[in-house]
Amino acid sequence: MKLSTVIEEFINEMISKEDGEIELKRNELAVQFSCVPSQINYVISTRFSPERGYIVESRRGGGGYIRITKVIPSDGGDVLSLINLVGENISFDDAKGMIKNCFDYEILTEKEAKIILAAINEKSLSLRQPEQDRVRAKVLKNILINIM
Amino acid sequence: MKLSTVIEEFINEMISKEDGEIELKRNELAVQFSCVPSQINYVISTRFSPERGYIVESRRGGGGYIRITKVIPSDGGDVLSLINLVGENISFDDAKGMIKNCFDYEILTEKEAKIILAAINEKSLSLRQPEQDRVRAKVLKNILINIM
DNA sequence: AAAATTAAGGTCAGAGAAGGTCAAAACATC
DNA sequence: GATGTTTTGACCTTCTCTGACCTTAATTTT
Repeated sequence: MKLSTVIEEFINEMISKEDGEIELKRNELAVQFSCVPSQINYVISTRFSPERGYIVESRRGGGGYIRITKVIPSDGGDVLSLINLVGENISFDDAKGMIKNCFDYEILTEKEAKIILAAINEKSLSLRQPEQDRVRAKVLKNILINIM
Repeated sequence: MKLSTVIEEFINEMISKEDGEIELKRNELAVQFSCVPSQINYVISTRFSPERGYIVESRRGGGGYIRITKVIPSDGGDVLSLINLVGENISFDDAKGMIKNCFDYEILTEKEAKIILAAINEKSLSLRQPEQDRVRAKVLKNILINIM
């Protein structure tokens, strides 16, 4: 079996034991599996993405860590399939359509929808294309996974 | 846990016990936590900044002290003064402090705070510095303006 | 009253401790 | 052999901690 898969399964094991949320030390894990530290990043970014229902946070420096949280869908997975619709980049208009839908289906209040639209409009994401649509996709997916 | 975090929590504890305003002795604290005095400055400047809703005053010399006061965001639409605090750029940690403050004083619901944090964290705004802090400031200000 | 001493707190740069990024090389798959 | 996935390493950024040196205020000495 591939190392990445071994590490993935190890992390999965930890997550289920620890009830959905774990904290990793990147360097320790790398030593444990005799690989370079960046392999841990590879596993995390390919296997524990928002698309797959995970939130990942981290801190550098002394006392640094990587925290992985498995999100339990509160709505039967509707939001997760929404996240998977977003893709690598998304225009403001498309995103707006999605948010409007969420509002119509009462997944979001009016104020929540307003906040999200304010966060992802062209004025907020003052970046050139294709950068802007790329960041918008990340922001949107991140928001959605966090409200599941 | 890191020393800085321990000291931060100790100070937080004091602040809530003392009803929002405390006076510290820098050297005493340093002895208490067996660290150099300047570590206290480090904790204060990284954790109790104006962005996070604190005012810090101090006096040197005999009888010197450090006073930390937690600012209570004034009722209603004082979002404007928050916007001014944001400036042209803002770190995620500072922004997080601001949003937490808004939640504490019921300017934002938990879900609204979550959405905003998800929108402006490092994972969402996957850009290099100083670009990241600049875009974060724009996003945050835009959100605040839209919820006024 | 001026000078000296003592008692605070402030600043800043450097070292150390983590995690992040990116592209090239190696390996698989079709 | 072209394409996709995994592995690796060089280099980067961020966060924390420390110590040397500085500034200010109160107290004591002369």
